[in-house]
Amino acid sequence: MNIGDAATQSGLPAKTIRYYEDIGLVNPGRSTNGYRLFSANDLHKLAFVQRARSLGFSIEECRALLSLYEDRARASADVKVMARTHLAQIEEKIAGLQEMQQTLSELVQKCHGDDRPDCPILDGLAGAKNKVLEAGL
Amino acid sequence: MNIGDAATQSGLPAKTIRYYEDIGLVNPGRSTNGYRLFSANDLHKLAFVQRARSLGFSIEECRALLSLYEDRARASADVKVMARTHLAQIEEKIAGLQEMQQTLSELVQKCHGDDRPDCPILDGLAGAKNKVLEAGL
DNA sequence: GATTGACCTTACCCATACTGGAAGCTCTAT
DNA sequence: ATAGAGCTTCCAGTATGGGTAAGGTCAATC
Repeated sequence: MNIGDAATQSGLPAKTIRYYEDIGLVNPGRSTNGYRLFSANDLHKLAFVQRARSLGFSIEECRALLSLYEDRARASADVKVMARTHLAQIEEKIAGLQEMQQTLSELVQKCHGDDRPDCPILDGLAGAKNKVLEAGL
Repeated sequence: MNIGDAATQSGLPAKTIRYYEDIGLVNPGRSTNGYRLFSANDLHKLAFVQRARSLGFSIEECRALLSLYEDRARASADVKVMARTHLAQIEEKIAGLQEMQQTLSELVQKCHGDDRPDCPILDGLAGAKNKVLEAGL
């Protein structure tokens, strides 16, 4: 199968697939005309990576997950550790974003938002002694 | 004031301040020896950007906010629109991360996590018909 | 047989927002 | 005079691709 079909079936852009080959995530064969040839296994790996990426795993994490995926003798504990670690990172990100959301929505609420220039949002960013200062730490 | 002190007082690394000058966010003067000279106003702008960045505003958003900050005739409505737009982006990100968190924690929960190789997490990533498939859409 | 359009190839620059390092100049203190 | 800290510029790299160009190949049609 050529790269176009591999792209369609894996849900990844062809460009991304070429990139994944570049960095060694997949190793499709080549036909005599130089076109990449994707086997069913290549396709599985691409789809696997697509799903892992959609769950926020980094490329390097995907690489590690792929090698566990292909290791018949893996311990599921190893996978679980990776997943839990990643889950913790996601939760940290969420917490950080929620702090931003909290601070910013307070500022937005305070701003009357008309054509006058005085603006609590800008004041907050400028460093008035308020929530932003605390959130910035 | 030299860049080192500006860094300390703004909470930004010197390297980052140089970058901000490069891209035109700040314009410190220069002393005869070529060192950057930061005025109180430069410092305010740096601190402003530091806080805006800590709230997740992009550099270009910071640039726009800075120009509103320095525009005595601004309408607070313009600031509010930017803040609300950004807030919506933050909320989208949070929602996306929460979906990941949900899916991943379900997978983690299903995985016994011992030294046996069978692993629902890998199965999920490999495309077993389960939550991951739906989350991937 | 020739042409057309879709598909494939590599290679390069672009984006975000910095971060690190190298080579070299300046200042301060001893 | 010398050492060390601080400053300068420039180059390269990070992660994850997107966009575009210049060109080779394939399948179908005229």
